[in-house]
Amino acid sequence: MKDHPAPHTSQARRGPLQGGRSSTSPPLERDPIEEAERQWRAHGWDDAADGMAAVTSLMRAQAIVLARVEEVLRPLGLSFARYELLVLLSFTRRSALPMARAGALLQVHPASVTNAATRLEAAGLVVRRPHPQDGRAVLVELTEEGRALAAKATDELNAGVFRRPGLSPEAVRTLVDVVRELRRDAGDFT
Amino acid sequence: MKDHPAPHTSQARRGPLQGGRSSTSPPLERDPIEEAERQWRAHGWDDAADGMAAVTSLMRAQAIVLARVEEVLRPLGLSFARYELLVLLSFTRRSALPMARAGALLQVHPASVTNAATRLEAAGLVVRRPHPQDGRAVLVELTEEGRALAAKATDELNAGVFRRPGLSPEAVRTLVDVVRELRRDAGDFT
DNA sequence: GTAAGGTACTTGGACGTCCACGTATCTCCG
DNA sequence: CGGAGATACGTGGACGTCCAAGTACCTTAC
Repeated sequence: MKDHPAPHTSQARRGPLQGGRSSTSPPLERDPIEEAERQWRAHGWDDAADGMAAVTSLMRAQAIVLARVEEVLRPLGLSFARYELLVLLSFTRRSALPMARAGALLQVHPASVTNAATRLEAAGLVVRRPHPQDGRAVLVELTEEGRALAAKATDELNAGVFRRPGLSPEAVRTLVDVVRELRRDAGDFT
Repeated sequence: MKDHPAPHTSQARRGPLQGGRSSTSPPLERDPIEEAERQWRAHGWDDAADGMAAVTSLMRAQAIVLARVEEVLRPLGLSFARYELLVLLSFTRRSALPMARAGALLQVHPASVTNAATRLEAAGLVVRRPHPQDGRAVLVELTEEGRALAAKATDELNAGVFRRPGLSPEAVRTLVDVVRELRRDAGDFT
């Protein structure tokens, strides 16, 4: 579980938004990614500099937002991975899905679903049930506690992160659109 | 180490780019993130839907590009984390940095630097040396093999990923700019 | 000059992600 | 209708990330 130090809840933020710095190190004088880009160009790799910056930016951006999300979820005893599974189930008619289906929708490895389901089950938030038709499959099913916690977690995430993602609304839309292109291109969906 | 299945080298790609799908699951009919957004709006959380989509998009985008990068690095016996440390050192005058400094520049936890340095050292790519002035500090220093491998890895990453990040040049610039805003806001740099 | 506090690093542990295997079950074809 | 191949899960292992705690060393203040 990724994490970060700032011991404030999602409510108490200074300025517009800040939570998400790795470790306790103070801000750098210069943007390290811009610095890397400079190096790339200095070495004559101009045509790869932007791509390098994009890849590195994505890595860091993910770390930042994940830290913010986990900060909100930690008090609830959830991680983002487990929250995602919980919410996915809550959006389902029968509040249940075969493991494989969940993995496909969450776009993670089957083993990651097993991991999340095991921990959620230990917490009493889901139950595993044999699939009535397919003897190979296992259904993960939301419990009442699971549904309640998913709702609570969503409320807090909406309030603490999703409503103020640290970017202008236009930037947010742009980001989503650009990444959608990338995801489609990667074969995530048709 | 994140990973993915497609057993092609960075050279052999079909179409513009594809490598990066998690697991072996076929593409979904519908974009799962768009689907989640729909759900958010259906539940009345319209003001949080975009933020949710942005966060989820970043998670997935990171997984996709990381998988592509690691695919290229795996044959070299490197992970992206270790590669980053290697390259950082190669950009340094003395080819060496205190661990803490490296952690600050890479924006990761000190323990992550220890981890990477240990593995790189075991591979003979770096050496650890006591800091001449500061008895607490440890210098990570690039070896000749480390420098050579960093160069080779960079060549392959440039060719296999950075020059064709799977996005239009404009989209790449946009992405980097948007994320820079996010990073600055998060306190990564001043 | 010495004690208190801060900094640097390592270690151990919790999680998440993936892969590789092994097992059970389903499907489909000869 | 029976065997081959595909599919669904679980387990064990490798890595990366973080936190928390412990040790050593530097710095600052009294």
